[in-house]
Amino acid sequence: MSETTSSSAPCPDEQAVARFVERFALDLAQGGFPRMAARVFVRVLVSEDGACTAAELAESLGVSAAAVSGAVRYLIRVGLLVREREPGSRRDHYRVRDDMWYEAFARRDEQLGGWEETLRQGVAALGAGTRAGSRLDETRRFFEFLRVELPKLMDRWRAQRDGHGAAPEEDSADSP
Amino acid sequence: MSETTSSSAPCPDEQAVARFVERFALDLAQGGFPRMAARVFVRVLVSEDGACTAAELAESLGVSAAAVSGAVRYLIRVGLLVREREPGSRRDHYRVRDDMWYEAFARRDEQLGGWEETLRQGVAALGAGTRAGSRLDETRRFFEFLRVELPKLMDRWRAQRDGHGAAPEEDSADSP
DNA sequence: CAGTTTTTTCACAAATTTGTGAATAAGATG
DNA sequence: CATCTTATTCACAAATTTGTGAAAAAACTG
Repeated sequence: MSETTSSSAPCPDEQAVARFVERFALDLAQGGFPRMAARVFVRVLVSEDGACTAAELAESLGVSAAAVSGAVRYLIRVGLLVREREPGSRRDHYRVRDDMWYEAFARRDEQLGGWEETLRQGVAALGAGTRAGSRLDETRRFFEFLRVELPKLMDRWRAQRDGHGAAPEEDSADSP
Repeated sequence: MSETTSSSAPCPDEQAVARFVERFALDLAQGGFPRMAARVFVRVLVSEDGACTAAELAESLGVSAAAVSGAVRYLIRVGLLVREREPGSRRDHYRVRDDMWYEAFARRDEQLGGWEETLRQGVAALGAGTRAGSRLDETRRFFEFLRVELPKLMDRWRAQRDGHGAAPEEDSADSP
């Protein structure tokens, strides 16, 4: 490695970046993300401005405009990207939200609420007195717990990120 | 032998249970679960003992033994079921773990650790000084936060579940 | 160690998902 | 309003996933 010395300049090794994009996208896909959406998302994430046009995404990923369109629709729906249209330009820009992970977890909560409802019906079908019924109800309470606690956890993340370092409160996860 | 549905006896409406199994399994599949694994898991969950044989599962779900085999392998790997072999019997029993959700989240942590490592490489590729690099590093810190905090959250769940079975917090989601 | 029963493996078929190219719609500009 | 440019939709092809039947392997019994 002698010809391309881009270690200290603001010129990232594009090849290494591309490798990272594919790898992290694969990680996310593993975790239940649609594949193309994962790739598009990571591409935006590694862009210097945190925003890309559809054309840039299609070009850098080597995929069709249609694929990008579908992916950004998904990503906007789950709250990881926002669409921006600058007045002077015809191109939309897709930008990562600054509190993207907060948003992602917020959507999770909706899902949890739905699951709780399903479980309620299950408890009713089995009978609350049965062993199976009470097992199911414990599961419901677990999801309820998550639905209540995850937003709190996200608030703590926000606080740590924004205020951070200086005030190490060690009472972080206490129940009053 | 079963023509009437006695609603107050410990004889659950099998049809309603079957409906619930399919619906909750669908919910879980929505959330990234393999479909068959979801169905098998819910079937075990609604069994009175919390354990089933492969034959029972295949019969009640109307699927092949091979499908059950694959599903339980997955479920055991992610820690939601354990295999039990009773000495006298030839059949394995597949039992839901009592702290199944704890286990499920524990595995999530491994995944989070992997993602952090990937992100570290991404930061290196982009350069820590760049905007993209610092954005990526914030993402890494978020996952790190989760990896540390989720186990604590699970401990709190365990404590709440075991501890106050008698202390009723009436903040439960009770919407008539 | 033979005989059964249960579980797993494997090749293949069915079904779902995913991405593309071409056509269409939407939006801005002169 | 005509004309670009950009974004979306749609039918279809490719690829991955998922489930099955049959055969093999494993495990317990007598």
